[in-house]
Amino acid sequence: MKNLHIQIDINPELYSKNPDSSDLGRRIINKSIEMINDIGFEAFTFKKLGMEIKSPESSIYRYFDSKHTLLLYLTSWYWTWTEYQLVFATSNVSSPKERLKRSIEILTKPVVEDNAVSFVNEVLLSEIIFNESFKSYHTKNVDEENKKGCFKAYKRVVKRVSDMILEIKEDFKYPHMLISTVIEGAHQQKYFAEHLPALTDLTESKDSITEFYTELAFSLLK
Amino acid sequence: MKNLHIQIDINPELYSKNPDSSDLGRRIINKSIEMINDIGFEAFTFKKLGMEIKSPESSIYRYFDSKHTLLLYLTSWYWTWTEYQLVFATSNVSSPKERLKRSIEILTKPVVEDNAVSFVNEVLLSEIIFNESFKSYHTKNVDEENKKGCFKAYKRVVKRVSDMILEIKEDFKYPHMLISTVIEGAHQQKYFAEHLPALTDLTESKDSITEFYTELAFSLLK
DNA sequence: AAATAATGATAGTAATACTATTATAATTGG
DNA sequence: CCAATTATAATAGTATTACTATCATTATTT
Repeated sequence: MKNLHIQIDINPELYSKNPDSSDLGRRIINKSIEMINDIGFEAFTFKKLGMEIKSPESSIYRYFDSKHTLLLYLTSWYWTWTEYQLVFATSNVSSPKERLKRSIEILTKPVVEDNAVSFVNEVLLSEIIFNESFKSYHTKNVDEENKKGCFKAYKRVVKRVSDMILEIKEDFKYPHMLISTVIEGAHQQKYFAEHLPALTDLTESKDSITEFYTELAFSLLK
Repeated sequence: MKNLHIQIDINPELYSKNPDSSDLGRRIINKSIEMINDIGFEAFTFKKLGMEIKSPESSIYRYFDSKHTLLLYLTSWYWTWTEYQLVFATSNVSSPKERLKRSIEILTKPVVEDNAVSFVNEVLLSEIIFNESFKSYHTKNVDEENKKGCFKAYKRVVKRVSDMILEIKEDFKYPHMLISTVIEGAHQQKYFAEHLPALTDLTESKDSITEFYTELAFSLLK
């Protein structure tokens, strides 16, 4: 499964020119993931990226309107990829509870292994998602971008896992709320553990985040 | 209780000159709350604020180093004020469960009534907290600001409610995690309800957010 | 009335997030 | 293989932002 080459298709609204269609485009994605991870999304600029990949910023603008669109592209890529992970992790698992358990694990743990097939480093990308993805939908233009379908991949993930919840408890009123709480909560708790430990309950291992949200979900569904 | 005049003291690290010490300072706070609410924190600038209150931006900079520090001030004000609300709402309530229930209600519902005593409009400020407060701690300088005590008020609130949780279930491993999940989750779900409804379970009333997080907390503590 | 402090008026700066233009290099289609 | 097309490079320029600096004026206090 790890080395299966899957094709990640991204909504064309999210780029001006498909970065997957050229060497420059792939270098843009590859290097931007590294840089955003290193210096954070705010400090990241197309000018700096251009210097790293030795291309002028104007060339990068041909692929993406703005660095915000690039972030939308990256998050969309991540959620599409995560959807595949969910499918693989839950196929042939007959118990709905076990499927939910495995899904929550995927959603609450940062990725640790890069499959090294595509031009995307999934380990670093997952760090970006944990740290910065809320910036992709927390803007003035959310509504407009939402209409254009920029968040479809994330919504599909939430829908898919919500459906598992409904299999376990068909009259549960808040499946989407539960699962988006789990996803966003896990991201936030990891950040708190690193920067504001008083807001969380830190133990040596980060697995406690997965443990907590698993427990949380299952006790609500009892 | 509503018209009790309480003194909100803010960590002096959060301002260069205490805005509560002058008319200009109070107008800065008052108008900035209105403006951030109207146009959002990103679009808000000291220049625009200066135009509204008819003072040059340089005068505003004498109170706050940056608009980020102003946001820190506002969030700190809010959490200090919320701490009072928690104290009032839970004093003389003997049942720990009832105290937790009332606290969760305060933390998950936007404020609807302004006490009209201070120069701060608590209704609008609570909207800002729901929508923008995560921007106060999601920056490069968190660690530094955290050391200076910029987030103390928020931490005190989380601690206070965590203690209630431990009264209910003293061996519960994740009280801070639970309560920060509830607070941040409630903020996020309100945003989702307004902008990305597929990520939540919208009913007519926003009370379902409080209902959900109350249920979530109590089922975990069973 | 003098000293001190607060505010106003105005100017300036470096960085950011782009846009525009023209030149050169690479690719492709007949 | 050559011409047309397309992609990229090189360079310049713009409006806005988030400040900093300076000096004049107005309040306040002593």
